[in-house]
Amino acid sequence: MANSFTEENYLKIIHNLSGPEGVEVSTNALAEGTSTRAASVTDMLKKLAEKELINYKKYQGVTLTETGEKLALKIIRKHRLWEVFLVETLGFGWDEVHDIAEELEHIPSDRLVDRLATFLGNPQFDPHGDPIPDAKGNMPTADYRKLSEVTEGEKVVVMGVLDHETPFLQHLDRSGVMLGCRVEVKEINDYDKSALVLIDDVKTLFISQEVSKNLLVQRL
Amino acid sequence: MANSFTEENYLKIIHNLSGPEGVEVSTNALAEGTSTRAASVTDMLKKLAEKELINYKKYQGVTLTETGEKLALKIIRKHRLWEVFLVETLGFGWDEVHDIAEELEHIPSDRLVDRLATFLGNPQFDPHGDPIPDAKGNMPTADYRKLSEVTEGEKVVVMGVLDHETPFLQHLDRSGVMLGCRVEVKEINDYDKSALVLIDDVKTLFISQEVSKNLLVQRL
DNA sequence: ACTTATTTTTAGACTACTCTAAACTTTTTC
DNA sequence: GAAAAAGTTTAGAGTAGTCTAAAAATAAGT
Repeated sequence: MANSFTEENYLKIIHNLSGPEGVEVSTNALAEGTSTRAASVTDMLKKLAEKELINYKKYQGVTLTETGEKLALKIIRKHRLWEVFLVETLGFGWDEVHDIAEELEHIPSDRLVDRLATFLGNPQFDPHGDPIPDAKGNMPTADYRKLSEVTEGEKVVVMGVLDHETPFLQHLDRSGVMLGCRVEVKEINDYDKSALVLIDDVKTLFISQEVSKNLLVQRL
Repeated sequence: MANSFTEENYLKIIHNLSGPEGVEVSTNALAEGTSTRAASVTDMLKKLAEKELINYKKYQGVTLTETGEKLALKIIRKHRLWEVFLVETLGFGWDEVHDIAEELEHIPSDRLVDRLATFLGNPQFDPHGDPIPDAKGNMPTADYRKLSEVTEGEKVVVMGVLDHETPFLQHLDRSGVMLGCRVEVKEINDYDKSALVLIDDVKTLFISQEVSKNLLVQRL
Protein backbone atom coordinates (compact mmCIF):
# COMPACT_ATOMS: atom_id res chain seq x y z
CA MET A 1 0.00 0.00 0.00
CA ALA A 2 3.04 2.26 0.00
CA ASN A 3 3.14 4.95 -2.65
CA SER A 4 5.85 5.05 -5.26
CA PHE A 5 8.00 7.99 -6.24
CA THR A 6 5.96 8.25 -9.44
CA GLU A 7 2.59 8.17 -7.70
CA GLU A 8 3.72 10.88 -5.31
CA ASN A 9 4.76 13.03 -8.22
CA TYR A 10 1.38 12.68 -9.86
CA LEU A 11 -0.40 13.70 -6.66
CA LYS A 12 1.84 16.72 -6.20
CA ILE A 13 1.38 17.84 -9.79
CA ILE A 14 -2.39 17.31 -9.70
CA HIS A 15 -2.48 19.46 -6.57
CA ASN A 16 -0.41 22.21 -8.17
CA LEU A 17 -2.39 22.26 -11.42
CA SER A 18 -5.65 22.00 -9.54
CA GLY A 19 -5.19 25.38 -7.88
CA PRO A 20 -6.73 26.57 -4.61
CA GLU A 21 -10.29 25.78 -5.79
CA GLY A 22 -9.40 22.20 -6.67
CA VAL A 23 -10.61 22.31 -10.28
CA GLU A 24 -10.41 19.30 -12.57
CA VAL A 25 -7.01 18.67 -14.12
CA SER A 26 -6.86 17.42 -17.71
CA THR A 27 -4.88 14.45 -18.95
CA ASN A 28 -2.88 16.62 -21.31
CA ALA A 29 -1.95 19.07 -18.57
CA LEU A 30 -0.67 16.15 -16.53
CA ALA A 31 1.24 14.76 -19.48
CA GLU A 32 2.94 18.13 -19.79
CA GLY A 33 3.57 18.34 -16.03
CA THR A 34 5.00 14.84 -15.72
CA SER A 35 6.93 14.97 -19.01
CA THR A 36 5.19 11.84 -20.24
CA ARG A 37 2.59 11.06 -22.89
CA ALA A 38 -1.15 11.31 -22.39
CA ALA A 39 -1.49 7.55 -22.73
CA SER A 40 0.87 6.97 -19.82
CA VAL A 41 -1.08 9.46 -17.74
CA THR A 42 -4.33 7.61 -18.37
CA ASP A 43 -2.74 4.39 -17.09
CA MET A 44 -1.52 6.07 -13.93
CA LEU A 45 -4.86 7.78 -13.33
CA LYS A 46 -6.57 4.39 -13.34
CA LYS A 47 -4.10 3.19 -10.76
CA LEU A 48 -4.52 6.23 -8.53
CA ALA A 49 -8.31 6.02 -8.85
CA GLU A 50 -8.10 2.35 -7.85
CA LYS A 51 -6.29 3.44 -4.69
CA GLU A 52 -8.93 6.13 -4.12
CA LEU A 53 -6.41 8.93 -4.18
CA ILE A 54 -8.14 10.74 -7.04
CA ASN A 55 -11.66 11.19 -8.42
CA TYR A 56 -11.49 10.07 -12.00
CA LYS A 57 -14.16 9.71 -14.64
CA LYS A 58 -13.09 9.04 -18.21
CA TYR A 59 -12.65 12.16 -20.34
CA GLN A 60 -13.64 14.36 -17.38
CA GLY A 61 -10.30 15.20 -15.80
CA VAL A 62 -9.30 14.46 -12.21
CA THR A 63 -9.41 15.96 -8.75
CA LEU A 64 -7.78 14.74 -5.55
CA THR A 65 -9.78 12.85 -2.95
CA GLU A 66 -9.34 13.88 0.66
CA THR A 67 -6.71 11.17 1.15
CA GLY A 68 -4.97 12.21 -2.05
CA GLU A 69 -4.98 15.84 -0.99
CA LYS A 70 -3.43 14.98 2.37
CA LEU A 71 -0.70 13.00 0.69
CA ALA A 72 -0.03 15.76 -1.82
CA LEU A 73 0.30 18.29 0.98
CA LYS A 74 2.78 16.02 2.73
CA ILE A 75 4.97 15.91 -0.36
CA ILE A 76 4.70 19.67 -0.83
CA ARG A 77 5.56 20.23 2.83
CA LYS A 78 8.65 18.09 2.43
CA HIS A 79 9.67 19.79 -0.80
CA ARG A 80 9.43 23.26 0.66
CA LEU A 81 11.10 22.41 3.96
CA TRP A 82 14.04 20.91 2.10
CA GLU A 83 14.26 24.04 -0.01
CA VAL A 84 14.51 26.13 3.14
CA PHE A 85 17.20 23.79 4.43
CA LEU A 86 19.19 23.99 1.22
CA VAL A 87 19.10 27.77 1.13
CA GLU A 88 19.23 28.67 4.83
CA THR A 89 21.44 25.92 6.18
CA LEU A 90 23.62 24.90 3.27
CA GLY A 91 23.83 28.27 1.54
CA PHE A 92 22.48 27.35 -1.88
CA GLY A 93 21.03 30.06 -4.13
CA TRP A 94 17.24 30.05 -4.57
CA ASP A 95 17.79 29.27 -8.23
CA GLU A 96 19.64 26.02 -7.47
CA VAL A 97 17.38 24.15 -5.09
CA HIS A 98 14.31 23.10 -7.02
CA ASP A 99 15.70 19.96 -8.64
CA ILE A 100 17.42 18.73 -5.49
CA ALA A 101 14.28 19.26 -3.42
CA GLU A 102 12.38 17.34 -6.09
CA GLU A 103 14.42 14.30 -5.05
CA LEU A 104 14.47 14.92 -1.31
CA GLU A 105 10.69 15.31 -1.15
CA HIS A 106 10.28 11.57 -1.67
CA ILE A 107 12.30 10.49 1.36
CA PRO A 108 9.60 8.80 3.42
CA SER A 109 10.26 9.24 7.16
CA ASP A 110 7.72 11.39 9.02
CA ARG A 111 10.10 11.75 11.93
CA LEU A 112 12.67 13.18 9.56
CA VAL A 113 10.31 15.86 8.27
CA ASP A 114 9.19 16.84 11.74
CA ARG A 115 12.73 17.12 13.06
CA LEU A 116 13.79 19.03 9.98
CA ALA A 117 10.92 21.48 10.46
CA THR A 118 11.84 21.94 14.11
CA PHE A 119 15.50 22.46 13.27
CA LEU A 120 14.56 25.12 10.71
CA GLY A 121 12.25 26.84 13.21
CA ASN A 122 8.99 25.76 11.55
CA PRO A 123 9.21 28.17 8.64
CA GLN A 124 5.94 29.32 7.07
CA PHE A 125 7.31 30.08 3.60
CA ASP A 126 9.98 28.60 1.40
CA PRO A 127 12.76 30.56 -0.39
CA HIS A 128 10.39 31.29 -3.30
CA GLY A 129 7.65 32.60 -1.03
CA ASP A 130 5.48 29.48 -1.30
CA PRO A 131 3.55 28.62 1.86
CA ILE A 132 4.63 25.50 3.77
CA PRO A 133 1.75 23.36 5.09
CA ASP A 134 2.13 22.28 8.72
CA ALA A 135 2.18 18.63 9.79
CA LYS A 136 -1.63 18.52 9.70
CA GLY A 137 -1.78 19.96 6.19
CA ASN A 138 -2.84 23.51 7.06
CA MET A 139 -1.46 26.08 4.64
CA PRO A 140 -0.47 29.50 5.94
CA THR A 141 -2.68 31.89 3.99
CA ALA A 142 -1.23 34.73 2.00
CA ASP A 143 -3.15 36.53 -0.70
CA TYR A 144 -0.60 37.95 -3.02
CA ARG A 145 -1.17 39.70 -6.32
CA LYS A 146 0.91 39.43 -9.44
CA LEU A 147 3.09 42.45 -10.10
CA SER A 148 1.43 42.60 -13.52
CA GLU A 149 -1.84 43.53 -11.80
CA VAL A 150 -0.39 46.44 -9.86
CA THR A 151 -1.33 49.93 -11.07
CA GLU A 152 0.95 52.90 -11.68
CA GLY A 153 2.09 54.65 -8.55
CA GLU A 154 1.60 51.73 -6.15
CA LYS A 155 4.33 50.61 -3.77
CA VAL A 156 4.57 46.88 -3.08
CA VAL A 157 6.89 44.25 -1.60
CA VAL A 158 8.04 41.13 -3.47
CA MET A 159 6.70 38.09 -1.60
CA GLY A 160 7.10 35.21 -4.01
CA VAL A 161 7.52 33.89 -7.53
CA LEU A 162 5.32 31.75 -9.76
CA ASP A 163 8.08 30.44 -12.02
CA HIS A 164 10.56 28.32 -10.07
CA GLU A 165 12.91 27.55 -12.93
CA THR A 166 16.57 28.45 -12.72
CA PRO A 167 16.68 30.85 -15.71
CA PHE A 168 13.88 33.03 -14.35
CA LEU A 169 15.38 33.19 -10.86
CA GLN A 170 18.82 33.97 -12.23
CA HIS A 171 17.29 36.74 -14.29
CA LEU A 172 15.83 38.20 -11.10
CA ASP A 173 19.20 37.87 -9.36
CA ARG A 174 20.89 39.78 -12.16
CA SER A 175 18.20 42.46 -11.94
CA GLY A 176 18.69 42.75 -8.19
CA VAL A 177 15.15 41.60 -7.45
CA MET A 178 14.74 39.31 -4.46
CA LEU A 179 12.19 38.36 -1.84
CA GLY A 180 11.38 41.26 0.46
CA CYS A 181 12.52 44.04 -1.80
CA ARG A 182 10.27 47.06 -2.28
CA VAL A 183 8.97 47.87 -5.75
CA GLU A 184 7.41 51.17 -6.78
CA VAL A 185 5.64 51.05 -10.12
CA LYS A 186 6.50 54.30 -11.86
CA GLU A 187 5.02 53.73 -15.26
CA ILE A 188 3.35 51.02 -17.29
CA ASN A 189 3.97 50.93 -21.01
CA ASP A 190 0.66 50.70 -22.91
CA TYR A 191 2.13 48.86 -25.85
CA ASP A 192 3.81 45.82 -24.25
CA LYS A 193 2.68 46.22 -20.61
CA SER A 194 6.30 46.41 -19.49
CA ALA A 195 6.80 48.41 -16.29
CA LEU A 196 9.32 50.99 -15.19
CA VAL A 197 9.95 50.31 -11.51
CA LEU A 198 12.06 51.61 -8.66
CA ILE A 199 13.64 48.86 -6.52
CA ASP A 200 14.33 49.61 -2.84
CA ASP A 201 14.27 53.34 -3.63
CA VAL A 202 17.63 53.14 -5.36
CA LYS A 203 17.59 51.21 -8.60
CA THR A 204 15.37 51.92 -11.60
CA LEU A 205 14.70 49.24 -14.20
CA PHE A 206 12.27 47.90 -16.78
CA ILE A 207 10.37 44.73 -16.06
CA SER A 208 8.67 42.92 -18.95
CA GLN A 209 5.14 41.62 -18.50
CA GLU A 210 6.59 38.14 -18.89
CA VAL A 211 8.46 38.74 -15.66
CA SER A 212 5.87 40.76 -13.76
CA LYS A 213 3.30 38.01 -14.32
CA ASN A 214 5.54 35.69 -12.35
CA LEU A 215 6.23 37.99 -9.42
CA LEU A 216 3.95 37.89 -6.37
CA VAL A 217 3.68 41.07 -4.36
CA GLN A 218 1.85 42.56 -1.40
CA ARG A 219 0.78 46.18 -0.73
CA LEU A 220 2.90 48.36 1.59
CA MET B 1 24.60 6.40 -18.52
CA ALA B 2 23.25 7.48 -15.13
CA ASN B 3 23.17 4.87 -12.41
CA SER B 4 19.95 3.73 -10.85
CA PHE B 5 19.15 3.46 -7.18
CA THR B 6 19.44 -0.32 -7.52
CA GLU B 7 22.79 -0.25 -9.27
CA GLU B 8 24.18 2.05 -6.63
CA ASN B 9 23.02 -0.33 -3.93
CA TYR B 10 24.78 -3.23 -5.57
CA LEU B 11 28.04 -1.28 -5.79
CA LYS B 12 27.84 -0.24 -2.16
CA ILE B 13 27.10 -3.77 -0.99
CA ILE B 14 29.84 -5.28 -3.15
CA HIS B 15 32.25 -2.81 -1.61
CA ASN B 16 31.15 -3.64 1.93
CA LEU B 17 31.26 -7.40 1.44
CA SER B 18 34.52 -7.14 -0.44
CA GLY B 19 36.38 -5.85 2.60
CA PRO B 20 39.56 -3.76 2.65
CA GLU B 21 41.46 -6.27 0.49
CA GLY B 22 38.78 -6.26 -2.21
CA VAL B 23 38.18 -10.01 -2.28
CA GLU B 24 35.67 -11.61 -4.66
CA VAL B 25 32.05 -11.43 -3.55
CA SER B 26 29.79 -14.40 -4.23
CA THR B 27 26.40 -14.27 -5.89
CA ASN B 28 24.74 -15.75 -2.81
CA ALA B 29 26.32 -13.19 -0.49
CA LEU B 30 24.94 -10.46 -2.72
CA ALA B 31 21.51 -12.08 -2.81
CA GLU B 32 21.55 -12.01 0.98
CA GLY B 33 22.83 -8.42 1.06
CA THR B 34 20.30 -7.09 -1.43
CA SER B 35 17.41 -9.19 -0.12
CA THR B 36 16.81 -10.68 -3.56
CA ARG B 37 17.32 -14.08 -5.14
CA ALA B 38 20.56 -15.31 -6.65
CA ALA B 39 19.00 -15.31 -10.11
CA SER B 40 18.22 -11.61 -9.86
CA VAL B 41 21.77 -10.92 -8.73
CA THR B 42 23.20 -12.68 -11.76
CA ASP B 43 21.10 -10.48 -14.05
CA MET B 44 22.31 -7.33 -12.34
CA LEU B 45 25.93 -8.47 -12.37
CA LYS B 46 25.75 -8.83 -16.15
CA LYS B 47 24.45 -5.30 -16.37
CA LEU B 48 27.12 -3.86 -14.08
CA ALA B 49 29.84 -5.78 -15.92
CA GLU B 50 28.52 -4.39 -19.19
CA LYS B 51 28.97 -0.91 -17.74
CA GLU B 52 32.48 -1.88 -16.59
CA LEU B 53 31.71 -1.15 -12.97
CA ILE B 54 32.61 -4.67 -11.82
CA ASN B 55 34.93 -7.49 -12.86
CA TYR B 56 32.71 -10.46 -13.42
CA LYS B 57 33.45 -13.93 -14.68
CA LYS B 58 30.74 -16.55 -14.45
CA TYR B 59 30.86 -18.62 -11.27
CA GLN B 60 33.92 -16.69 -10.04
CA GLY B 61 32.38 -13.95 -7.93
CA VAL B 62 32.84 -10.22 -8.51
CA THR B 63 35.14 -7.37 -7.57
CA LEU B 64 34.74 -3.66 -8.28
CA THR B 65 36.63 -2.02 -11.10
CA GLU B 66 38.35 1.27 -10.36
CA THR B 67 35.32 3.18 -11.66
CA GLY B 68 33.00 0.98 -9.61
CA GLU B 69 35.08 1.49 -6.49
CA LYS B 70 34.97 5.26 -6.94
CA LEU B 71 31.24 5.19 -7.31
CA ALA B 72 30.83 2.93 -4.28
CA LEU B 73 32.92 5.29 -2.17
CA LYS B 74 30.77 8.19 -3.29
CA ILE B 75 27.63 6.43 -2.08
CA ILE B 76 29.29 5.45 1.19
CA ARG B 77 30.48 9.03 1.68
CA LYS B 78 26.95 10.27 1.18
CA HIS B 79 25.47 7.66 3.48
CA ARG B 80 27.86 8.46 6.33
CA LEU B 81 27.62 12.23 5.94
CA TRP B 82 23.83 12.03 6.10
CA GLU B 83 24.12 9.90 9.24
CA VAL B 84 26.24 12.58 10.85
CA PHE B 85 23.67 15.17 9.82
CA LEU B 86 20.79 13.18 11.23
CA VAL B 87 22.50 12.62 14.58
CA GLU B 88 24.42 15.87 15.03
CA THR B 89 22.07 18.36 13.41
CA LEU B 90 18.63 16.84 13.78
CA GLY B 91 19.20 15.02 17.06
CA PHE B 92 18.34 11.46 16.01
CA GLY B 93 19.68 8.54 18.02
CA TRP B 94 22.44 6.49 16.38
CA ASP B 95 20.06 3.56 16.32
CA GLU B 96 17.51 5.41 14.15
CA VAL B 97 19.50 6.74 11.25
CA HIS B 98 20.58 3.80 9.15
CA ASP B 99 17.40 3.32 7.14
CA ILE B 100 16.89 7.02 6.48
CA ALA B 101 20.50 7.42 5.34
CA GLU B 102 19.94 4.42 3.08
CA GLU B 103 17.48 6.59 1.16
CA LEU B 104 19.36 9.87 1.33
CA GLU B 105 22.55 8.31 -0.01
CA HIS B 106 21.00 8.08 -3.47
CA ILE B 107 20.28 11.80 -3.87
CA PRO B 108 22.52 12.63 -6.78
CA SER B 109 23.88 16.19 -6.49
CA ASP B 110 27.64 16.47 -5.91
CA ARG B 111 27.24 20.06 -4.84
CA LEU B 112 24.81 18.94 -2.18
CA VAL B 113 27.27 16.45 -0.70
CA ASP B 114 30.11 18.94 -0.69
CA ARG B 115 28.04 21.62 0.99
CA LEU B 116 26.69 19.15 3.48
CA ALA B 117 30.23 18.03 4.35
CA THR B 118 31.33 21.65 4.78
CA PHE B 119 28.32 22.45 6.94
CA LEU B 120 29.11 19.46 9.17
CA GLY B 121 32.78 20.46 9.43
CA ASN B 122 34.12 17.70 7.19
CA PRO B 123 33.72 14.93 9.74
CA GLN B 124 36.08 11.96 9.48
CA PHE B 125 33.84 9.39 11.14
CA ASP B 126 30.12 8.77 11.25
CA PRO B 127 28.02 8.17 14.40
CA HIS B 128 28.91 4.47 14.32
CA GLY B 129 32.63 5.12 14.04
CA ASP B 130 32.84 4.29 10.34
CA PRO B 131 35.36 6.34 8.36
CA ILE B 132 33.98 8.86 5.85
CA PRO B 133 35.84 9.02 2.53
CA ASP B 134 36.69 12.54 1.35
CA ALA B 135 35.50 13.92 -2.00
CA LYS B 136 38.39 12.16 -3.78
CA GLY B 137 37.58 8.82 -2.20
CA ASN B 138 40.36 8.73 0.42
CA MET B 139 39.35 6.90 3.58
CA PRO B 140 40.67 8.11 6.92
CA THR B 141 42.58 5.13 8.29
CA ALA B 142 41.84 3.68 11.67
CA ASP B 143 42.96 0.23 12.70
CA TYR B 144 40.58 -0.86 15.35
CA ARG B 145 40.35 -4.26 17.00
CA LYS B 146 37.24 -6.09 18.01
CA LEU B 147 36.57 -6.07 21.74
CA SER B 148 36.41 -9.85 21.49
CA GLU B 149 40.14 -9.87 20.67
CA VAL B 150 41.15 -7.82 23.71
CA THR B 151 42.91 -9.72 26.53
CA GLU B 152 42.16 -9.60 30.24
CA GLY B 153 43.43 -6.51 31.99
CA GLU B 154 43.55 -4.25 28.91
CA LYS B 155 41.97 -0.82 28.88
CA VAL B 156 40.46 0.33 25.59
CA VAL B 157 38.13 2.96 24.12
CA VAL B 158 35.04 2.17 22.05
CA MET B 159 35.56 3.58 18.56
CA GLY B 160 32.90 1.93 16.42
CA VAL B 161 30.45 -0.88 15.81
CA LEU B 162 30.24 -3.57 13.15
CA ASP B 163 26.52 -4.23 13.45
CA HIS B 164 24.47 -1.16 12.47
CA GLU B 165 21.05 -2.60 13.12
CA THR B 166 18.68 -0.90 15.53
CA PRO B 167 18.34 -3.80 18.03
CA PHE B 168 22.09 -4.05 18.59
CA LEU B 169 22.53 -0.30 19.01
CA GLN B 170 19.58 -0.11 21.37
CA HIS B 171 21.10 -2.93 23.39
CA LEU B 172 24.29 -0.88 23.72
CA ASP B 173 22.28 2.18 24.73
CA ARG B 174 20.57 0.20 27.46
CA SER B 175 23.95 -1.08 28.66
CA GLY B 176 25.34 2.45 28.74
CA VAL B 177 27.93 1.68 26.07
CA MET B 178 28.56 4.40 23.51
CA LEU B 179 31.28 5.74 21.25
CA GLY B 180 34.20 7.11 23.22
CA CYS B 181 33.55 5.28 26.46
CA ARG B 182 36.43 3.52 28.21
CA VAL B 183 36.28 -0.22 28.72
CA GLU B 184 38.51 -2.19 31.08
CA VAL B 185 38.37 -5.94 30.51
CA LYS B 186 38.38 -7.48 33.98
CA GLU B 187 37.79 -11.11 33.17
CA ILE B 188 37.00 -13.34 30.21
CA ASN B 189 34.86 -16.37 30.81
CA ASP B 190 36.52 -19.48 29.34
CA TYR B 191 33.26 -21.25 28.65
CA ASP B 192 31.31 -18.75 26.52
CA LYS B 193 33.96 -16.02 26.01
CA SER B 194 31.71 -13.47 27.67
CA ALA B 195 33.59 -10.62 29.33
CA LEU B 196 33.24 -8.85 32.62
CA VAL B 197 34.06 -5.21 31.90
CA LEU B 198 34.24 -1.89 33.72
CA ILE B 199 32.74 1.02 31.75
CA ASP B 200 34.15 4.51 32.33
CA ASP B 201 35.52 3.36 35.72
CA VAL B 202 32.04 3.33 37.20
CA LYS B 203 29.78 0.63 35.80
CA THR B 204 30.51 -3.09 35.77
CA LEU B 205 28.69 -5.40 33.35
CA PHE B 206 28.85 -8.62 31.37
CA ILE B 207 29.26 -8.46 27.62
CA SER B 208 28.54 -11.56 25.56
CA GLN B 209 30.92 -12.57 22.79
CA GLU B 210 28.06 -11.89 20.37
CA VAL B 211 28.28 -8.25 21.40
CA SER B 212 32.05 -7.92 21.85
CA LYS B 213 32.59 -9.24 18.32
CA ASN B 214 30.65 -6.23 17.05
CA LEU B 215 32.44 -3.58 19.10
CA LEU B 216 35.51 -1.86 17.66
CA VAL B 217 38.02 -0.54 20.17
CA GLN B 218 41.42 1.12 20.38
CA ARG B 219 44.14 0.87 23.04
CA LEU B 220 44.48 3.66 25.60
C1' DA C 1 38.20 -39.84 -8.69
C1' DC C 2 33.52 -40.15 -8.70
C1' DT C 3 29.30 -39.13 -6.71
C1' DT C 4 26.69 -35.80 -3.99
C1' DA C 5 25.76 -31.29 -2.38
C1' DT C 6 26.07 -26.54 -3.09
C1' DT C 7 26.30 -22.58 -5.79
C1' DT C 8 25.39 -20.13 -9.89
C1' DT C 9 23.36 -19.34 -14.27
C1' DT C 10 19.66 -19.72 -17.84
C1' DA C 11 14.86 -19.68 -19.36
C1' DG C 12 10.55 -17.87 -19.08
C1' DA C 13 7.36 -15.05 -16.72
C1' DC C 14 5.44 -11.00 -13.86
C1' DT C 15 4.91 -5.86 -12.18
C1' DA C 16 5.48 -0.94 -12.67
C1' DC C 17 5.99 2.46 -15.78
C1' DT C 18 6.71 4.00 -20.22
C1' DC C 19 5.89 4.37 -25.39
C1' DT C 20 3.46 4.61 -30.37
C1' DA C 21 -0.42 4.01 -33.17
C1' DA C 22 -5.10 3.63 -33.61
C1' DA C 23 -9.79 4.21 -31.84
C1' DC C 24 -12.97 6.75 -29.47
C1' DT C 25 -15.15 11.23 -26.99
C1' DT C 26 -15.75 15.83 -26.48
C1' DT C 27 -15.37 20.43 -28.10
C1' DT C 28 -15.17 23.77 -31.62
C1' DT C 29 -16.36 25.79 -35.90
C1' DC C 30 -19.00 27.09 -39.62
C1' DG D 1 -26.15 20.45 -36.11
C1' DA D 2 -22.84 18.06 -38.99
C1' DA D 3 -17.82 17.99 -39.89
C1' DA D 4 -13.31 18.96 -38.31
C1' DA D 5 -10.19 19.55 -34.57
C1' DA D 6 -8.61 18.62 -30.18
C1' DG D 7 -8.31 15.74 -26.34
C1' DT D 8 -8.45 11.13 -24.25
C1' DT D 9 -8.44 6.24 -23.94
C1' DT D 10 -7.37 1.46 -25.60
C1' DA D 11 -4.29 -1.97 -27.60
C1' DG D 12 -0.02 -3.80 -27.97
C1' DA D 13 4.69 -3.54 -26.98
C1' DG D 14 9.33 -2.30 -24.55
C1' DT D 15 12.68 -1.68 -20.33
C1' DA D 16 14.24 -2.35 -15.53
C1' DG D 17 14.11 -5.20 -11.97
C1' DT D 18 12.25 -9.01 -9.81
C1' DC D 19 10.66 -14.00 -9.37
C1' DT D 20 10.44 -19.58 -9.78
C1' DA D 21 11.93 -23.72 -11.75
C1' DA D 22 15.28 -26.17 -14.03
C1' DA D 23 19.93 -26.74 -15.97
C1' DA D 24 24.88 -26.23 -15.52
C1' DA D 25 29.19 -25.57 -13.03
C1' DT D 26 31.96 -25.80 -8.97
C1' DA D 27 33.11 -27.64 -4.43
C1' DA D 28 33.01 -31.35 -0.96
C1' DG D 29 32.99 -36.10 0.91
C1' DT D 30 34.42 -40.46 1.03
